[in-house]
Amino acid sequence: MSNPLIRKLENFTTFSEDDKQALNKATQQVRHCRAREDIICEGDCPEVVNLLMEGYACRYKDMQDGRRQIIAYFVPGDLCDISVFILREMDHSIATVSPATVALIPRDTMLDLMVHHPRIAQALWWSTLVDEATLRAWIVNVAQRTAYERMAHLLCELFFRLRAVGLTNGHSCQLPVTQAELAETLGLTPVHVNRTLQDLRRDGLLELRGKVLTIFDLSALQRAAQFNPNYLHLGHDGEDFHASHSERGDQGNSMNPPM
Amino acid sequence: MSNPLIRKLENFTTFSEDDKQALNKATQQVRHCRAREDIICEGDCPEVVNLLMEGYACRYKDMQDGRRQIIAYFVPGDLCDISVFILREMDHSIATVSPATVALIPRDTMLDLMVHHPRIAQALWWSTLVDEATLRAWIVNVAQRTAYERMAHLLCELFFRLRAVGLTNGHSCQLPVTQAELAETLGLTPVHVNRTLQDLRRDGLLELRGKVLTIFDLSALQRAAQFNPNYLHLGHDGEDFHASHSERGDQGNSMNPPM
DNA sequence: CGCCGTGTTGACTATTCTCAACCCAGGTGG
DNA sequence: CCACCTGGGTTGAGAATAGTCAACACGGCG
Repeated sequence: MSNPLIRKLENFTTFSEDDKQALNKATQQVRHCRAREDIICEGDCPEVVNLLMEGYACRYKDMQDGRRQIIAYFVPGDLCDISVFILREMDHSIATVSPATVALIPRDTMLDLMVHHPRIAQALWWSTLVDEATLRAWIVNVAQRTAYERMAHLLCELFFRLRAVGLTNGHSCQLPVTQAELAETLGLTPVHVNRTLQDLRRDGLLELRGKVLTIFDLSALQRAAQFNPNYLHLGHDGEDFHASHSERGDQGNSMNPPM
Repeated sequence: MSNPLIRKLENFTTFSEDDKQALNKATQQVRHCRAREDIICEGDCPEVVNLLMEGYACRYKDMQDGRRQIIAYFVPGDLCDISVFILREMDHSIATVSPATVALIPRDTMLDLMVHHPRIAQALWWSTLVDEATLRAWIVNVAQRTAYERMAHLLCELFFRLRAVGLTNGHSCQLPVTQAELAETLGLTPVHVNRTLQDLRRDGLLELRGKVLTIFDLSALQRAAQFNPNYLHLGHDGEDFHASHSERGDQGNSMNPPM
């Protein structure tokens, strides 16, 4: 089984064998979580970085009245909280969605990786910036689109991201998410999520049942969602980057971490 | 007139005179823009970092059908696009809202700052992470709250941010934003924005006219908005951080930039 | 067997949108 | 100096998307 972090970051750049070994070594220590277990809570200031190896997790914010908004999904290969390097206190929480395996990367290991492996450091920056771009796409999604388009967009995104780490199977992928969770993600009610999924199914675009998502016609779904995958920056930007800026010469130790 | 960037970052940490001089020097070269002028467009890959010195700007995404979603506001002291260090191509655009003064910081100057002034580098990381936290808060806002609460939340946030750079005047601040722009920000129609502002005014919470926002009762407004300012991380996290982690000893050259 | 979590359906409600008209202030040109 | 034009703000009436509440179906599991 290949390391999903490496797999993910290779969508941006190409690693040396040495880089890969370092990443593999850093992700040895793992922890197994049940479904719906909190990994970090609002207010915490954890000392390790959590990397999702298997399963699904999410970032969420609780509101006073008990409602919850899911702000991001994590799929294998995603780092949950690089921000702990700087911000004193978490302003949101992170929890598993399905049973999951999480690698715990100690802060110092992380620092080491970034100092001695500039290409890794650069790739981690890339992944942070992609996360930010994804947040922007989500704002557009909930603010501008109808329930039908929103759902289509979310499922497109998840499918693309899973595919980027090799976790799709033809037109299908695992998606162990309840309709209630989709509702908390899209700012809809569970009832309306249910009806929206029925509409998508009726239109022959997709099916979501038994924790499996099947997309019958991806390009039709993209069209329905107005989905433009550019914000995922899956185009191996890193390679081009090296090519066009390789004269700069200061890559050696310049991608160092925040502290 | 003090440098708004310094003023902003001092909400996180304390600079030496040397740090401040470097920042002042880096922000010498400025450019004046009219209202509603694009600074960077989707697809560009600019070679300078834009820092807003005076006026208001925003980040936005265009949709196929001509709708536009505003994703962030920039107030004086905000850096528009540190991400240009890594991502090949902008996946959104940036434009002024009012007439504005923008400092152009060349990439190399930025690198220099980060390499030779670790406290600045750390503060820039902080500002990036706060931007990300703000995106999360916006997702919650558009996904979960009513028009009334949404508007209250946005205006609370802007007031807090302006206050943090000394741009409020008692209960008031400049806010040269049209109702149509507020609509594009909150995912509402201009008509509904108009009615919502009337409701807020009728309830004695605030007034927005002639490009001036006046908040009559800030804590009532916060309550109405369920506004929790923790995501702005204005609590001088940097100081605490130094205190609690000062033994680490690797701060000297560890906050280096992405390339 | 019965319970609980999840998904499904129906009927009714409400927040928000759409469209269209109108007002007002400021700037421009005749 | 006035007429006009334009951008922004305001109002009304009707439509639509999404929410609420309540009931029921289904399957897994203790």
